[in-house]
Order: sequence, then structure tokens, then C-alpha cells
Amino acid sequence: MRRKSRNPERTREKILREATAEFAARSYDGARVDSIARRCRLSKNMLYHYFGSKEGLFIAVLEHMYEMFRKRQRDFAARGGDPVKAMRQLVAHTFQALLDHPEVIALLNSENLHHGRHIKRSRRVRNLYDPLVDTIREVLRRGVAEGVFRPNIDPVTLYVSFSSMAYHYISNQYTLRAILGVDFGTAERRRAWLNHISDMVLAYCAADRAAEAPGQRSA
Amino acid sequence: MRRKSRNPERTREKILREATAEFAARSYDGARVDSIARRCRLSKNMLYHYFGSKEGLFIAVLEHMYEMFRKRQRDFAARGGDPVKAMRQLVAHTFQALLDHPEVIALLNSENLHHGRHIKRSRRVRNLYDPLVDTIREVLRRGVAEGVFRPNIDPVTLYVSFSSMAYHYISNQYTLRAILGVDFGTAERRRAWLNHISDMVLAYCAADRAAEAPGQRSA
DNA sequence: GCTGTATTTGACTAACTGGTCAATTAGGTG
DNA sequence: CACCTAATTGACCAGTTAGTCAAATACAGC
Repeated sequence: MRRKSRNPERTREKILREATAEFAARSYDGARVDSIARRCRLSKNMLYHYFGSKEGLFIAVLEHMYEMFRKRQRDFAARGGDPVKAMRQLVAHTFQALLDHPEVIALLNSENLHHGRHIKRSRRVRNLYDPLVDTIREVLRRGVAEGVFRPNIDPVTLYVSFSSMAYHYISNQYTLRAILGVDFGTAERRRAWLNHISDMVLAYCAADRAAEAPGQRSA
Repeated sequence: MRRKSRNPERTREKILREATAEFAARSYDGARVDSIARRCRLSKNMLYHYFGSKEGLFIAVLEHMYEMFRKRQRDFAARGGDPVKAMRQLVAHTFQALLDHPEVIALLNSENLHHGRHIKRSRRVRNLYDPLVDTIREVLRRGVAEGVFRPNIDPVTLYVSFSSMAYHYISNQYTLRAILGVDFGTAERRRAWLNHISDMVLAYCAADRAAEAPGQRSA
């Protein structure tokens, strides 16, 4: 039987993969360095050799996660002529990305709980602009040109809006269930929620507005 | 100097108060029983005397938090004739409640990370209907009657929608800042965001819709 | 094949963690 | 005042935790 010969790259990746799983499952404080080492079938010293400390490892996990997510966003292109359809695809893509990568929500929640303490220490993550915002801007532009969207909609605000609704639905499903008595985990309810987010976004973007709604301020 | 004579009620409350602060600041796994005892200036045994275990204490904290929040929601009544104005008040109330009680977000996030493990064990919290939903229903009804809102809007869906946006804005402000490079903590940006949520809600509820937006399904 | 360097490991530790025990103290009640 | 019960405490423990040390091992270049 071939003893696993040394292979720094593979080892590093394996640690990163298992650490992501552990940190996502148990959050920063709940995660155990020994447990990660056991998952990797490596001695704990390897983690310290490559990442210095538990915090260093967590930062590397965050960076890796952000890069993966960003790449996925960049690879997505809302094609097709219809801006309304493109906007729906955009929302669906965001929702699906979060469903496909539950570790993203877990890691971000853990990080926000610590007031972004680790992200602040990472130079690679700071001011990492989400490429999806550019796609939104483009779709909005086309929609305005075609007369289906109203002008002067901020793409960042719109992005935060629908990603909030997608994220929160998944992230807080357990306490929402406890408070409202509704199971948000079923496929059908998810589909309905995705449609609802799109509906809200499109109602907000629609051009055929007149009276009092958007742009107005209350006292 | 008067040695603190025994007072079970006050002691219980003090433990609950300090435990809430500790669990909110450090989440369930990060919180330390010894630290809570130290905050209370009580021997650790008191926590075990009154709440049995760290988990029992956390459950009590969750229950207490829910009751407080629910009471606040119930006390709120969106008065006034104008349903549009009332809806804005409703959104503002929700946003402000989360700003006033940051521990709510911290505790709920911690609990969702554990897939609602503790909330499931609490009989007092299960299926605790949020009273604000009733207020929303009533405002929607009035709006439909006055012809400013369209009919058949689900109050629960609407509640989850705007509370998502309010909650997420506060909860994820640190990672949003890291990813988008925008400080979401300033008073002005908060005001703008509150207005934006209201705008979206009202655009969604508005009666004067015709063509394709709400209710439509994509493939 | 020799040697230097990077990879990998087993054994260890000092501090901490949730939880327990037996003992002490204060208040209400007869 | 004596007695019972509930509140409160100091001392302690077994298991765990992030992090360390020195040694061993494999690979690359000569």
C-alpha cells in the first residue's frame, strides 16, 4: 500500500475543504481544530504549518469561499433580449447560488457575528466588488432603453434588496418556522418565494408608474 | 454596607439579562458560563440552580427575547386613515425594533446556525405567531377598500419580505461593506434604506398595475 | 548516493470549560 | 426561638482546546 507521498498543494486544498465544512457546520467558535485535522486524516500540525492559526485558517476559508462565489457570479451572463426575463434570471441565479452553497451563508453569518473581524484582516477580500452588480446595471440600462423599466434605479440597492430576501429566507428558515409555523424548506415553497422576489423586484423597476409610490419620502 | 440579601426573582432576572448580553455578543458556542456568572457577580452555581445547564439558559434567553419582541409588536398600532402611510409606519417600526434590539439578530442568527435546535425544544416559543402580521392584514384590507392596494396580497409573505430587507441590512452590514465597499452603518444610509424598503413594498402593493409584473410566473 | 530543505508527525502542555459536591447562610413559619 | 427549606457559595474535576517542540521522513538538485 502506497503511503500518501507528500503533496503540499493537495494537502493545502484538502485542509481548506475540510475546514470550510467544519466552520460552516459549527461556526468559528464551535469549530475544532482537532476535528478538522481528523477529517483530513492529517496531523494537526499541518494546519498550523500552512495557515498559522485557527484564525488564519478561517480567513483563508473566507477568501476561498468569496473567490468561488465571485467566479460563479462572473460566469453568469443574463443573455437574451427581454430585460424582464433577464431580471428574473438574475434573481433566480442568486437564489440558486445560495441554495447550492449553504456554507456561504453559514460563514458570512459567523463573520458578521464577529463584526467582520476576520474579513477586515484579509487584504484579498476587502472591497471585492460583486460582478453581478455590473450585470444588473446592464439589464437595467436595456430595460430603460426599451421603456419597460424606469430610470435612475441604483443597481447596488437593487442587488442588496433581492439578495436580502433570498438570503434571509434560507438563513432564517428555522426561526421563521418557529415564529410563523410554516415550513420554508419545501421545494414548492421555495419556488413560490423565488417568484415572489422577482415579482417585487419587477414591480419596483416597472416604468408604468404614476402616482405616489417610489421615490417618495415620508415625514 | 448591606450585603445583598437573597432575592430569587431579581437574581433570575439579572442572570437572564447578562446571559442575553453574553450570548448576543459571542453566540452560543462563544459564550462562557463563567463569564456570565462573573458579569452577574454571582457564583456559577446560581445559573445551574435556576436554568439547569448552558442550553437551558440559552433557551430561557430565547424565550425572554421573543416575549419582549412580541410585546413590542403587539403594542404597536398603525393608526391613521391613510393605508400607504400606515404601511410606511409598519416598515419603519420593524426596522427600528431591530436597530433598538441588536441582540435579537445575534440570537436568531446563532439559533439558525444550529438549525433551530434550541427553539425546537422550547414549548413556549413554538408557533408563536407574530402579531404584526395581523396589523399588516388590516392595513392591506383598508388599502384595498380605498382602492390604493391591489387585492390578494398575503400578509405573511409581505412581512417576511420587508423584515428580510430590514434584518439583512443590519445583520450582514460587515460583510456587505467588505464586498461592496460601502459603510451601511451611517444614520443617513439607514434612513435611505428604510425609505427604499417602503418604496419596494408600496410598489408591490400598488393597485394601478396592468401588464406583466406581479403574479406572473416565469418558466 | 549525498545533502539540504520542505513536509509531516507523535507527544506534550498550560489554560480553559461545562458541570458537580458538600457545605453555609438567610428568611419565613409555627 | 427553633426548624425547615431555598438561596448561595468555594473548591474541585474530568475532559477538552488551541497551540508547541523536537524529531523523522521524503523529495529535489547536485
